Amino acid sequence: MREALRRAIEALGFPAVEVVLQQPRDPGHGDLATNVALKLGAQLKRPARDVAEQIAAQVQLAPGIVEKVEVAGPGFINFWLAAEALTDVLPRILEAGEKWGRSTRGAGKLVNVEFVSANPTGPLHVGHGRGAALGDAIASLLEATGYEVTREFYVNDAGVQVDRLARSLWARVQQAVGREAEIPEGGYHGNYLVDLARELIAAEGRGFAELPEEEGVRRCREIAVRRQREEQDRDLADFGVRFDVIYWESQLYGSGLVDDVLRRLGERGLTYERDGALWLRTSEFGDAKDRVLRKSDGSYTYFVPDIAYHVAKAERGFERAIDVWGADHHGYVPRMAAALAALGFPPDFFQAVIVQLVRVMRHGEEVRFSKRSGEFVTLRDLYEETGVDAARYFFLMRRADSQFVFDIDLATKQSEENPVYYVQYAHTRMAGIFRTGGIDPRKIGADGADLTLLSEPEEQELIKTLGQFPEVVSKAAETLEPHRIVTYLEEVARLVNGWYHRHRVLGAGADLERARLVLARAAQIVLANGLRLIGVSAPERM
RNA sequence: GCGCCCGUAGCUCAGCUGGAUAGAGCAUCGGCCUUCUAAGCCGAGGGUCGGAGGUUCGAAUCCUCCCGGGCGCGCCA
Repeated sequence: MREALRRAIEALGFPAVEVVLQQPRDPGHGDLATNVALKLGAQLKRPARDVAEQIAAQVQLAPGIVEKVEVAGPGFINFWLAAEALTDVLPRILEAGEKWGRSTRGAGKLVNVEFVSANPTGPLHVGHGRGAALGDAIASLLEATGYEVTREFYVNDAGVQVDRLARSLWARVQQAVGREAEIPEGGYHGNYLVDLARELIAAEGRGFAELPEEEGVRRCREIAVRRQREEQDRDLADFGVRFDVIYWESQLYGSGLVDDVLRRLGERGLTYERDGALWLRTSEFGDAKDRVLRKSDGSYTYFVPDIAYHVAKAERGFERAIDVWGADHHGYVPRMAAALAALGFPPDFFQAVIVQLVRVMRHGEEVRFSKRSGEFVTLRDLYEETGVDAARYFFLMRRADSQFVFDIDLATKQSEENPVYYVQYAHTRMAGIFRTGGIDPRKIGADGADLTLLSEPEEQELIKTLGQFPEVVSKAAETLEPHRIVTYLEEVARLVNGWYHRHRVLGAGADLERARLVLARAAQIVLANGLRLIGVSAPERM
C-alpha cells in the first residue's frame, strides 16, 4: 500500500516524501487515509487537491485489496478496503493466540529494567506501587517486542538511611526493656520498629539490649534490613511483581568497581579538585553544573556508587538500562546521563522514566502519608482494600508523568462506576459465549468460515481495531508508555460490548455463527493479551 | 531566581514526531433486561484545549512570553 503510493509519487515526478497512512476516526473517510498530497502540495506550491487527484489516478493497487479510492477534504486520499482484506487479520490472530501482538524488534537484546528500588527502611507505600506496576508493565512490553529483560531492584543498604534505621531500631530495643531512649535525629518513628524490637527481645532475650552499642546497632542493621527486604518482597509478590535480580549497593564496594569508576573518570581528565573535594565535569555533558564525587572529608557522595552501579549494568551485558524513578529524583537524570556520557556510553544506553507522585483520596479527602510520622497508606493496605487488579489498572491507566489522584472509593466500588471491570467484563462476555455454546475457544479456527459475513458496521470497526494491537504494543514499548495499552483496551472493550449487545453470536444461523465465533475468539485473545501485559487478570466469569 | 513535568467537559484523564466536526470514564438527564452475565447498551446536555502572540494551506499538538499547580535545584540520601 505504502509502496504503491511511493511508486505513484515517483512516477509523477514528485519529490520523495514519507508516506503516512492512518485510520481516519470518521468511517465516512474510509479505512485508511494519507495526507501525502497535502505535504506535496505545500512543497510544490500547488493546490493539494490537484496533487491528490493525480496520485489517486496514478496509484496501482493489487486487486482484491482496495475497493475504492477517493480524494476528500483539503486533499486527503481515502481508501476503502475490500471485505476479504479486512477480515484477513482474524485467522492470523487465532493462529498467533497468546503470541498475537508480539514482535521481534528487540532482537534478543539484553535490557535491564530497574524499578521500585526502595530503601530497606520500611514498608512500600502507594508511590512504590505505581512504580512497581509501571516497571513491571514496561518490562512485559519489552519482552513482548523481543527483548531479553531482567527485572531488577537496587537496594541502598550501605547509606546513611540504613544507619538511621539501625539506630532507630536500637532505640526501640532499649525502650522495649523499659529504658529511656530516643529515636535519633532523622530516624524512623514507625510502629513497625516497635513491633520488631519486641519480637527481638522475645526471641533473643533481654540480654540483647545489653550488648555494647556498636555491636547492638550492627546486629539491628542486619536484622532490620533483612526483615524490611523480606516484607517488601512479600508485598510485591502478592501484588504480582517479581524481580529477577536484587542488587545490593554493598556488592559494588566488594567488586572494586567504585574506585575503578573514579579512576576511569580521572584518566579521561574529567575530574578536578576544588575546595578539597573531587568534582566531575558533568556540565560538559549537559548537566546544569559540575557535581561532587568525593567530599572534602574523604567520603564519597551517593553519586559515585550510583554511577558504578550503572557501569556494572553495562559490564553485565545489558545494552539498555531503564530506570523507573519517582518525581523527586527527576533532577538526577541529567547528572546520571552526563556521567555515563563522560564514560563514553552511547546516549541511548540509559533511559529514566519519571513517575509522578500519587495522591490518595478516600471519602472525598486526601490521605496524607509520611514515613517520619509513621502514618501512611502502604501498598499492601491499598491492594488489600481494592484488589490487585484494580490497583494495577488504576496505576497504569494514566501517563506516568501525570500527577494523578487515586480514588479509593472508586477503585473499591463493585459497580458500573468502576472502570476496572469494563475491560474484564468484555473478556468475560466472550468467554460466556463459548461456555454457553459448549465450545472450547482454543479449538475455534477460521478454516472454512466465511468471514465476509461479518459485514455489520460494529464488526468492521472491531476487526480493524483488533488488527492494530501489534502496532499499539510496539508503540507502547518504544515509548515506554503502558497506559497506551489501557487506552487501547478500553476502546476494544467498548467496541466488543457494543457488538455483543447488538448482534447475537449463538443462534445467528450456521454460517454467520461460525464467522462470529471467530470474531469473538479474536476479541477475547486481544483482550487477554493486553490485560496480561499490564498485569491484570482476564477472568472467565465475574 | 533557574531547571524539569503538568494545565483539555462539573470531576479524573486520553489525544501532543501538526491534519478532516476535540474523545473516554465518572457525574447529570432520558430510554433499554422472556434471548450468549444490565459490572452492559443507546441517546442528550456539557469545551474560548490556562492566557496572549507567532510559524503553517491547517495548531490541543511546534516556537516565544505570561499565569496557575507539582517536583527538583547541597561537599543530604
